[in-house]
Amino acid sequence: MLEIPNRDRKRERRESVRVEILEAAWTLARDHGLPGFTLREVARLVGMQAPSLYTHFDSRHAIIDAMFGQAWRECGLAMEAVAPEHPLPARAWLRLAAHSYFDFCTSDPVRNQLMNQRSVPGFVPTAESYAHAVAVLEMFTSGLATYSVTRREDIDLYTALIGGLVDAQLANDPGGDRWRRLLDRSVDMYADNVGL
Amino acid sequence: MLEIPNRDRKRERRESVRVEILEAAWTLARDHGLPGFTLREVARLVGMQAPSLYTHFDSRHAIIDAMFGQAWRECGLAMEAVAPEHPLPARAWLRLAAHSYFDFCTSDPVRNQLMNQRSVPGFVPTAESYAHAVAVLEMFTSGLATYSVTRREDIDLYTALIGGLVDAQLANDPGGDRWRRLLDRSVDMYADNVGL
DNA sequence: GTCTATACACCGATAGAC
DNA sequence: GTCTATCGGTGTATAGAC
Repeated sequence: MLEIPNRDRKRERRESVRVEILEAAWTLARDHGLPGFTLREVARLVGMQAPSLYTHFDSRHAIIDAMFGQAWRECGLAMEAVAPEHPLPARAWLRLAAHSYFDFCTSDPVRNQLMNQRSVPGFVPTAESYAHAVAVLEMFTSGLATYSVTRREDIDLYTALIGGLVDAQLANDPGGDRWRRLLDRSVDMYADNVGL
Repeated sequence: MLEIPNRDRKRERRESVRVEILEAAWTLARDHGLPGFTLREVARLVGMQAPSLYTHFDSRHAIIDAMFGQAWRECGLAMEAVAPEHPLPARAWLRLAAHSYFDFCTSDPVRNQLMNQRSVPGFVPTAESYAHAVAVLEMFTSGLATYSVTRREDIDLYTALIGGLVDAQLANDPGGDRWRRLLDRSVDMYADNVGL
């Protein structure tokens, strides 16, 4: 059969164009903010006319949705070291998880805005993209469960604590480490509270 | 002298128009999101043509800046009960401050987005508007100082903790109380950590 | 199938008449 | 101070060339 390889080539080509478009979108978003990047600029950056983008994405929201999914998927990869197959003492794991997530989020303010803040008015992630976000939360919950932290309030407190440090860092000291330096102390504070 | 009262009347009239414009902007922002409200809709709501708004505000950003200052000023008023002239035991004060701020922020998601997240790409608050935000932070720092909490790290941890709960509540359970119920516990956790 | 060309309705902002 | 007219820009969509 020759058809399958041909189809694959085509799919690959299409996929690479999609990736190219997304990279252009990220570049522009980092420069002009998330609501600031325009389809015409994205098209210009990849050497197309604006309407041609609609061949690869149904709408501007679809591009943003793909970026959302991509961001959370990469977050999951960045947190691979936190996966349950690496057994650690409780506080060491809490620290590792916190640092992995914190560093990933603060390394790209615009990406964090898309991931964690409802910053694009009409945008609601598709189920497929949202699944990647749920997967990351699942890494936290299953990791905590390893140390018998299973109550929802305990999990909620941990995510709010780390998320608060991320937001404070990005909002008040972007590029610095004023709140990053509070990570370990925050983890200990939390561990004391839940009795770890 | 008759001139002064006339001038005052004029100033009052102008000021009331400004307030009317801001109220319309808030109404639309709550409905369509912060980037969603348009000058044409604001104008229509106050019975003007869009360009006439430029008589009262220099730009769309200027309207947003006024909203920013207004929001933080109202936040300061809502936290009057936390002012240092009301002596309280340390943890009682921490709880009161946390609840006042939390309830104010979560009662209006769009307002919180404007206050605490860099959600409008080109927007940087003017010094005058930003001063109102600094004043609220000052209420926290001076309040904490009452209980000999003066180290910057301790203050930063407190603000990040409360802010994290606010953001988690708004992002994951808007209108609910899933993270609000963690406020008192969080305050105790913090108080334990700083030795109060 | 993929792209170019073009149109639409809307946006923030400005110029100038009254 | 408010208006009309208008500018260059936007996201979106369709028609039609190759």
